[in-house]
Amino acid sequence: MAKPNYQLPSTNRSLPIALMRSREKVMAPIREMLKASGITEQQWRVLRILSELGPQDLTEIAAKASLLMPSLSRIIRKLGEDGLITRATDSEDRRRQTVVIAPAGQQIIDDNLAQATRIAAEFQYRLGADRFELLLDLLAELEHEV
Amino acid sequence: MAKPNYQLPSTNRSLPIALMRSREKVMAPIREMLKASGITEQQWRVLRILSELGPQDLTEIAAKASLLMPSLSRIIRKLGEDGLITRATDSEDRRRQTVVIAPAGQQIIDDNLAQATRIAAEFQYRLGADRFELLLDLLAELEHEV
DNA sequence: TTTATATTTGTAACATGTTAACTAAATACA
DNA sequence: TGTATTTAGTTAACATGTTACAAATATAAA
Repeated sequence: MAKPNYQLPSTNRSLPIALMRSREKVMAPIREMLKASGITEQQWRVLRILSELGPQDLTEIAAKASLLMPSLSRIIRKLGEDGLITRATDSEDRRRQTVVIAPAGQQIIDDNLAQATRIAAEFQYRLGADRFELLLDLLAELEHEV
Repeated sequence: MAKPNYQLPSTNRSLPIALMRSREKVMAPIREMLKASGITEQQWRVLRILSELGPQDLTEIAAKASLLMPSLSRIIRKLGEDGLITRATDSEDRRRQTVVIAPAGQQIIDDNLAQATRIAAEFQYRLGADRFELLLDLLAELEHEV
């Protein structure tokens, strides 16, 4: 499986660290933008999913936002307290809670969508569309199960 | 700068989320391995840097490990309490603390280096050496300042 | 030298990441 | 039917991420 004489990459050429650094670079301007709305990057991600894909339960949101259930549980509670979402117990499966974005939450999405689009476009532009797609493909390959 | 008619990518083709997912996939086996040694992924990263690059101060470590100072400050305190590192105030600049890996810390590095190497090699093998290098290059490009 | 500024590190407060344990409800199945 | 298992979500505990601020020291400017 591993190649002979392979060495552990030095910390300055390490994939995990490169992934962290890149994510930080990409998200920093988004976080900066969201300050004005008083929400965090993760709360923004949850609101966007609800806005884009409609009402859904916590398990679905967690999968789409790549959040673990304990984190999401706290985030949903906070978003509810702040009036940005509402939730109701599913009538057929009473374990399940369906979450719906509230007008105040949709307003935050609307207020930030244009600038978020510009920020995302900036990174795509930086790499070029082809290399940007290539990057997403390479990242997706990392996720394949062995 | 941005292209006309560009739309904010849907949440399932989003670069930040792809970066998070990949990082999780890459680090999960490392975290699993480190359980036996009782340290976290970030503590491992700090120890590796100290082992590989020698004694240095907190600011240097933070830059190399991509950790913010408040996080690193807590991590260094914990590593000190656990006897994995020692630190001493710099004699010339008494603000500065030089951190040195302790024998118990070096032992953890030694115990895990072979398996960490195998895990890192597995991901390189999965993409192939060329595509792996390409991925690192693309990630590095994201970090360039505008 | 005295003051002002910059640098290094630390602390506080809140949010999220992570693992484990737990509750409640639904489902499988003997 | 009754029991075991699975699923959805929560809570707890600890570690880290993030921002803001404070303290100590060093350096530059007046």
